[in-house]
Amino acid sequence: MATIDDVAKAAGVSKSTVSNVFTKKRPISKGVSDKVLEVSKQLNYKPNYWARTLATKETRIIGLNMQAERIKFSQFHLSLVNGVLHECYGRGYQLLINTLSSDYKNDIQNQVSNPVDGEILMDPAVDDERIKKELSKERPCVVIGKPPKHLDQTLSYIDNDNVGIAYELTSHLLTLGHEKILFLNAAKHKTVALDRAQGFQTAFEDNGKRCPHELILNKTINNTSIEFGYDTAFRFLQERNRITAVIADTDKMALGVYQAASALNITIPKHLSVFAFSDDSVFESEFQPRLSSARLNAEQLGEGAARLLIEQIQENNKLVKRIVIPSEVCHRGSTSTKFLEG
Amino acid sequence: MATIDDVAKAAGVSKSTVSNVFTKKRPISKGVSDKVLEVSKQLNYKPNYWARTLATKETRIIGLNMQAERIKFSQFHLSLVNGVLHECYGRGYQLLINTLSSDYKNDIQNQVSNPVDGEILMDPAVDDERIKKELSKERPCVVIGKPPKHLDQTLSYIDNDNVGIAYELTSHLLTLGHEKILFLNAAKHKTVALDRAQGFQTAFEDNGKRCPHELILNKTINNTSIEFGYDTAFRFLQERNRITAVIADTDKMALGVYQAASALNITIPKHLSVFAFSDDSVFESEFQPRLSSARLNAEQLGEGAARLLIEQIQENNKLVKRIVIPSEVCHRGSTSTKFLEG
DNA sequence: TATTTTAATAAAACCGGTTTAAGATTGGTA
DNA sequence: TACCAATCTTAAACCGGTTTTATTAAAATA
Repeated sequence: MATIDDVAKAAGVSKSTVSNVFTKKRPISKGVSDKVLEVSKQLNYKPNYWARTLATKETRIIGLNMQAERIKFSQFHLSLVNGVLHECYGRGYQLLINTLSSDYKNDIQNQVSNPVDGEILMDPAVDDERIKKELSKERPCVVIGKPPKHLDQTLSYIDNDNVGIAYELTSHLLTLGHEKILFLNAAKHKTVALDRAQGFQTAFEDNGKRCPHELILNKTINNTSIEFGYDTAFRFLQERNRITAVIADTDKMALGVYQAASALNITIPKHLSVFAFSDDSVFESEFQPRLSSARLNAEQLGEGAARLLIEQIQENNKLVKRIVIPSEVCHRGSTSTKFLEG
Repeated sequence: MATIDDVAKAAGVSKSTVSNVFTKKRPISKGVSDKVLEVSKQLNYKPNYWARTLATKETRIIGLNMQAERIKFSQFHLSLVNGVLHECYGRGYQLLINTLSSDYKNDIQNQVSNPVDGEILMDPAVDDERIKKELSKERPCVVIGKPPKHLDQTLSYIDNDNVGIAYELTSHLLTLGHEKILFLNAAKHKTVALDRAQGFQTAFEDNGKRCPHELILNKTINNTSIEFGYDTAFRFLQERNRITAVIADTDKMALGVYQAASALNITIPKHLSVFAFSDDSVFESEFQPRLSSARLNAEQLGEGAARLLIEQIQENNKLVKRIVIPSEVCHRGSTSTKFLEG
């Protein structure tokens, strides 16, 4: 590729003149400018992205840091990406998706600063290493989900009202007569798990009932969501005084529950009601009957996060903002009133 | 952020020693190396990505260039991204998604070289500007879909057997007794449209029938897929000797067809059979009855493209490869034998 | 006409790394 | 002891832009 020096030489002007023709930071006379552009075209010259970045310290790229089970993203994550991209398009930013393993990143040879103007962090944990790292540099950062409590005042974030949703789902099930409700929650170290557990608990208390803490189970890292859903549901469905309803953290988890129910010849929703936190699901076809769920509006989460981040980058606006994305409960076929034996 | 000079000074060594500690390109004695690493940690130093890239000319980022209707990506595209990401993860690459408008990119101030080691191009057109640009730089490039004919020997690509799929769908409909089959094809300038039209035509000919060229319609740019599906189907369903089957380019288009049929009180599949080229659809819930389709396996397309590209980057392997991803026809509820009046 | 402004261009410094070529130390060998 | 090779370190050049400062020519002012 031709460099700025080649162009300068060929056009008989200095480097800085060529630079100014492209960046328009200083006026260049029409004659000279045209000449430079013509030569550039002939030599197929374009300013080198990284050289420019090194000098200006601006990449016009934002980063999205997300982790996935076995590196296959769920519909929730993909919808979210869609939202982020939509916002990027309108504002002239590109999106860098970073899914590199920490093994890779910890190798000394791969230790480098991040090549972005700012980053979106997903699925924050109670004591999140990534957030600490982000804060130690002074690069803009937006969280999707709720940051650890002590950073609530420090970081902008966008989230669903997870306490509220869990409350609503639980209340609804209680109204339908269910009491033995299994809550398959997110992993313990994720902040979202805390919020949802609280909504679950408060719903019981507000209905004058004891919250069955022993029925709140957190996903473990060793299993996939489907496995965790299957194994746990299977176990609790075999008990004598068995559960009559399940709230699952994701649709994949709910799929495991469906499979467990099927294996035990338990009919949904007649003998078991199932709710999930979910976006529209890709494997909807595998849910028979269709899954009732709280729609989390991932796309809006993504759009909002991108908007927040880019504003922060451009306006150098350190104002901390919090946004709550509404979510609707969709009653489909997997929930019904508690079945009364006999 | 601390720079390499800061670290060198603080550790009492030269720049190049610090550099070699991180890059491991030359041996540095344990004592010195430890000292440098310790100082780096204290100063929170990491090599600057852009500066390193400028010197090494390697970014370890691959690009994905895709366009979407109103910048909302379909399930097909998102699944594809999933595949690309999966492959990136294993190979230590990050993914840069570029959806910038050509307006933006054509602005002189935004004219820059691409900051990636190689690029994946989607949805090639018969006379594709992007491909020309890619080839004029000598950066590795892989196409998803079929490149223009004259570049068939020049570019690696990965594609479905679109001729074959179209043939199969059409033959199946012919077997069911349909003859007036509306083919809602991709936009005329896309190479995929040519392949599918050919499969459609050959199926008719092999069955000893004339191919109804007047029933092949290409999507126009002015409309969204849903609108195009709706408008066109609506028009053809009102004719006297009306169509009895439709093959749609995407599931969104098929959704438009469903809506047109519904508006005209035409029952699917009794009075109208519908097939689509599709991945699993997000709005499956909106299809009643469920949509029969050819599954294009977008995820595999994405994985394969990324693998191909990264191999090309790393091995500097100029060997042109062509990969065909198989696709299966999924018979669901939207197709049936032609309804005989009376 | 002499003096100041203004506009356009150029020269040089800089961004923060890597790489090349040269230099210093050490240990081993003749 | 002198010489060589091996090992480690460094100074300087380089990657390809932007930005600051300097210079020149033309226009405006006194």
